[in-house]
Amino acid sequence: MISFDNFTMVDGSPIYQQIILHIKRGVIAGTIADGDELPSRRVLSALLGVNPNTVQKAYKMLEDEGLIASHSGAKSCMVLTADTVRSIKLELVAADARTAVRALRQMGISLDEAREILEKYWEGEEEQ
Amino acid sequence: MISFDNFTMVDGSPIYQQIILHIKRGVIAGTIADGDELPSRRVLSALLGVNPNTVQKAYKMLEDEGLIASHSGAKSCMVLTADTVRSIKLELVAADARTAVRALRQMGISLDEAREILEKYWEGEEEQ
DNA sequence: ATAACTGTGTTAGTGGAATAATACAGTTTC
DNA sequence: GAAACTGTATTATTCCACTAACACAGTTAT
Repeated sequence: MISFDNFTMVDGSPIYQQIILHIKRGVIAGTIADGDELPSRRVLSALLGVNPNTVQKAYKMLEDEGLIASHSGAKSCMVLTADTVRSIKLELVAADARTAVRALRQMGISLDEAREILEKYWEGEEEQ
Repeated sequence: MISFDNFTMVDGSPIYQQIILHIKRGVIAGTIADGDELPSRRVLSALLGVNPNTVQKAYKMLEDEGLIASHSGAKSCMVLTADTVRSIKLELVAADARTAVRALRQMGISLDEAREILEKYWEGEEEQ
């Protein structure tokens, strides 16, 4: 069963997107694998304290991407191939890196400074 | 006069916030300095193709932060001290770095990988 | 078979963002 | 001083993302 223990909600971005991101990042990290069962819509919504439809929306979008298989009545589960994982990783890393690099460059920060910042905050986020 | 030439609108976040970010990043980069005049609400809204009220909202929030001085009838201009710039820089860099680092760590990426990614995308965003 | 689960679909409410149309007052420029 | 700019304020409206509440149908376990 996929875990949502270290899931921390942030305001500013939609909850359903945070759920999607949490799952995709788990896939990339290898903590979520092919065939793994997902918590049901109702169970997860109760766990996160949100409406079942919010979870449904996240699961539906993942299903539309082909990452989840849902059969009415039975639990949903992950559908992952090596190729899928690879492309998800590329997609997410690219998005995050591009956003951060663009911001830093717009602030006139040099590559050397950026390296220092990276290392500084890498340690700062140690407690995960 | 503050330039908005390399301003590129993104959907996903409110326009008024993008305007605020553009200005703050310019301040950090040093391309926007104390006393610099801002384009009027009407001019900028025409330039960006948005409603004057959207620009007004951005300017108003910057004024509430004390970064802009507005006198009825005259053009608004930047109000910046060394301390202000320093604190803005800390605030923005911290936010961006924290977000990126947290994402990379959740994907199980190592610090070495992160360094490579940084350098790769640093070159990729060269054209600014 | 029945209870308790599962997924799915429909409908409705809420809030924020963006747009729009004005109006008024101060300043700059000539 | 007159014209053309500037900032400020008000009000209403539209639109959509997000969330919520509920009903319905299939599956599983006992």
